[in-house]
Amino acid sequence: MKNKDVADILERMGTLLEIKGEIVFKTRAYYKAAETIAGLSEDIETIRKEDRLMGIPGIGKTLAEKISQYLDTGKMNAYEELIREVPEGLLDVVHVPSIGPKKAKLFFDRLKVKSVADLRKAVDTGKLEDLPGIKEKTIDNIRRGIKIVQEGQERMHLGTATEAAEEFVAALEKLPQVKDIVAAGSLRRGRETVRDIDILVDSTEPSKVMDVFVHLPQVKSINAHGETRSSVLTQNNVQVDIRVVEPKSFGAALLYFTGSKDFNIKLRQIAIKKEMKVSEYGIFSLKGGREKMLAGKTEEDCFKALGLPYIPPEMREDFGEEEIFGGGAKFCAPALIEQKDIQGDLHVHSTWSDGHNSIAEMAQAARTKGYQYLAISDHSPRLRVAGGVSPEDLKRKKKEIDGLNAKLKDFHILFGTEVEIDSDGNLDYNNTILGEFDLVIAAIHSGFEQSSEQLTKRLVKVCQNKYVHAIAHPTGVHLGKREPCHFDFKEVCAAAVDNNVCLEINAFPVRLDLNGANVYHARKYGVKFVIDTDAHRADHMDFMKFGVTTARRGWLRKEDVLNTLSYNELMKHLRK
DNA sequence: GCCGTTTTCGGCCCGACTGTTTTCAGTCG
Repeated sequence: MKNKDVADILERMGTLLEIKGEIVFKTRAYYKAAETIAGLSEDIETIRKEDRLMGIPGIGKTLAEKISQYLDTGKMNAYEELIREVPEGLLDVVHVPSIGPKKAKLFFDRLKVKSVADLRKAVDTGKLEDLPGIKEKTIDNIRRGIKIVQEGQERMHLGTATEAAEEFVAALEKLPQVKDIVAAGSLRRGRETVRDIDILVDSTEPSKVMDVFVHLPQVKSINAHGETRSSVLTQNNVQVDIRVVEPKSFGAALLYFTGSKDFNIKLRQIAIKKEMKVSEYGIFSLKGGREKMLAGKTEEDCFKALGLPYIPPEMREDFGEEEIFGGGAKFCAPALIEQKDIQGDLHVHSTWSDGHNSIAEMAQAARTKGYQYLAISDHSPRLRVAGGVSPEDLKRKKKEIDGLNAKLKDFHILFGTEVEIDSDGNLDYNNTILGEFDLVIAAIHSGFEQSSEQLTKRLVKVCQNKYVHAIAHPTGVHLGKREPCHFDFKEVCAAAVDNNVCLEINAFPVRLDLNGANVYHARKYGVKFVIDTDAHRADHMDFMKFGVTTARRGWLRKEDVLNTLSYNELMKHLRK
């Protein structure tokens, strides 16, 4: 898969063209193409082979030729030419907060600044002071920006972001001036990782809210402090933006502040066609040259005014755009799965392998969540570091579960396993043992570096194993640490469907594997899913909400997910 | 550079905040 490489080079070209001073619409075309390609589920090389590049929205003749050249030769002449004019190091310079293409160009033209290091030197030696339009405050901002870049402002896991946002919300919602408050942005859409936190407040006294916000104890520095909009950096270097609007605009602002950016642009384009305008203040009619507010109080009103059904935040992503806005027929939003639909967790660990809590403790925690069942799916022996359960110990573990089940009236513990898949696609327990389990979840923990062909073969073989019910965290991604491994996603999905094997949505925040985009595509191939927390402690079972959010991002309904079944239905399915 | 439910030319989303300016350009989301 070269999709990411192609997307990267187009994105870089967009930025370089911007620095060069190209018209904004041209640079935008490059960005748009980059984003579309990054979001494709299909291999761009396949598309190129079948001569379908120009079928991709936003790719015309020129870009198709450039992409083809890159795929064929590994180089793109246009890019090589561009970096002779505009040094590649300026790509880092424009990523310094408060510096955009114009300042980057100014510094390059006048001071030969070609990198962040050059920029820093220019700041330290006072060279910036002689430039037009640059004064003390700008230089201060640049100095701070360089520091932020160098400390590395990385994306947070959804879990970390949720926690940080909840702190701010809790601190502000107590104010009498705050009528309503919501953490919006990519956090509300449930993205797997989040760069900054956007908080929206409904209030008629914005300045008071702003004042309190910028002076909260977790705030380290203030980026901006305006009448209705402010931005701060926390002690942990998390950027938090806040926006205050009046009640009549709260829905429109929520829509705007939740994004995605692309989704908002789409809405605005639809509005233009209908002689309407969308802004964070509302939906307006422009008919007859007069501006008239049509909606704004709630998101529902806004969608309605635009002639659209309500689109839940998790669905406001580019990978579903075509379906929502593309079709001729009116789009009908699916009834997405909700957390209350989940009847149990099928992948948790106990002290029998590397979990912190006993089976009884895990079961108790699951019961208080209102679940009907819990599968204790400990590791198999091959995963040494996790203390995989030996065949001898399995007998004792089974006995313990049977004993607990005999005492439990309204709850069921399933005898499960997370069994290792070896490098050839064989499982770590023999068939006799596998047949004993209520539930078999197969997982890869090593050999991620295999070729796509090998990995595909391996996973297809696992699907064909008649004892396997599900594949855990299929891509092996560790957010911010390990890239997802590459295999033929379509082929593995097809094997899963053919053999009635579920793919897991692992709700553990560093995994969220499959992710929303994977789920969206897998569902189209007909895949069924399990949503599990992979809990290694009782409180990890709270992560289920992130798994459900991810499922919603993939447009899943209740019936797409196995662990929404009642205990009896589930057992009937497992004994297939 | 892309694209077409008025278009093969002339459009391409909208607004706040900052810093430097006496009216606005640049940056950001």
